[in-house]
Amino acid sequence: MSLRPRILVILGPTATGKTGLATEVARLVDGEIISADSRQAYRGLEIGTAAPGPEHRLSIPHHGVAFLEPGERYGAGRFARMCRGWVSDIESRGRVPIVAGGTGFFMRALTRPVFREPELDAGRRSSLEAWLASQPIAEVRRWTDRLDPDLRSRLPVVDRQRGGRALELALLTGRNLTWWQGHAPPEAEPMPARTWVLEIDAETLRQRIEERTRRQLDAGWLDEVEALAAGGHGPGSPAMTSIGYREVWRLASGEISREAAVAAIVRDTWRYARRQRTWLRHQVADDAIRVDAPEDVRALAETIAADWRRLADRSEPPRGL
RNA sequence: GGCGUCGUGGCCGAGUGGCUAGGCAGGGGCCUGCAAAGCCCCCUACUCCGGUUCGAAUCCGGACGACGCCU
Repeated sequence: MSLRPRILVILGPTATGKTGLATEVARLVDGEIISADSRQAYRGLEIGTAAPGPEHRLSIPHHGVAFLEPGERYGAGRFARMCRGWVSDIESRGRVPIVAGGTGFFMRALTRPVFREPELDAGRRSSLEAWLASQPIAEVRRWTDRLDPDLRSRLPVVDRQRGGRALELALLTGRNLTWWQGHAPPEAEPMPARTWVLEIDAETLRQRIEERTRRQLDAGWLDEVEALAAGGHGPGSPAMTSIGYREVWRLASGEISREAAVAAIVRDTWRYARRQRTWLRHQVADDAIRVDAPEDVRALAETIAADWRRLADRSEPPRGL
């Protein structure tokens, strides 16, 4: 890594202990924590998303947790912009920004920023979305092939979500996605980072997921779902697409048993963790340091903190080279 | 001991002579503003042994196993 890192990054699949580790490291290096998690960002989903609780947030300042209303739009771009602000603020306090989370895509929007997106007309955008939703996937592909012929070299199988994105840009900006990605300048400088990736064997992870699921239910997940419903966020709401919420909803309404709910939630969480592992295997910078998720968080935290101090002590190379 | 039913991949489960069922579980992979999302690929089995047939998971015989009923 050529530049001195500005942020300390902790990545890993869900339920590997990122929260505890980040808190411990923050204590050691006088840091503040930024959550790179697409779901913990929402208010009212703290239990089901295993967001850092009061025991963490009271001792260490956290950013990016429980600050959005369910239903608000979040995304990699918005995360990255907000995150840059938090990083600057933390630095201005003379503290260390620690970015921890499981949403690898968000993290990458920070270390490898996306292009600066033009204003998209909200009205045209939503009517296009509605049209897309009504079309069979073959039709979506026909249009992406026509409007963005090079897309398929990067996306062998165009799915509805990405096809929609490609068409949105092509139709609303007059330039297709391939053009934007190739020619539009990134919206910010890459954020130099020292990245740690937690790894864990399947058996242990499975076990942790199941234990955590039961703990979440004991901690009042049912109440959380009922509160969401009372606030107008029923099973159809975007917030409820987070893992487990549908099952807890059905558990609350007596449709399924507690054990059935646990089994389904564990399965879905496991699938998610697998996707995360695949992502982390291939999409993370080569200079990331991969370590086993330890039972003893403290020792690893010491290692990470020592490494950070070593990097921070090096004289900063001249900027702009 | 006799009679009957059945024996399909890790599990569930269709298939009654030729043409990869399917689902679940498991594994691998993709990824530039929905990422806890969206999507792709892999896992080709018929209990065993004979026989019939150009060809058998599918028909016939036997063995073994499971279940049920009877003695």
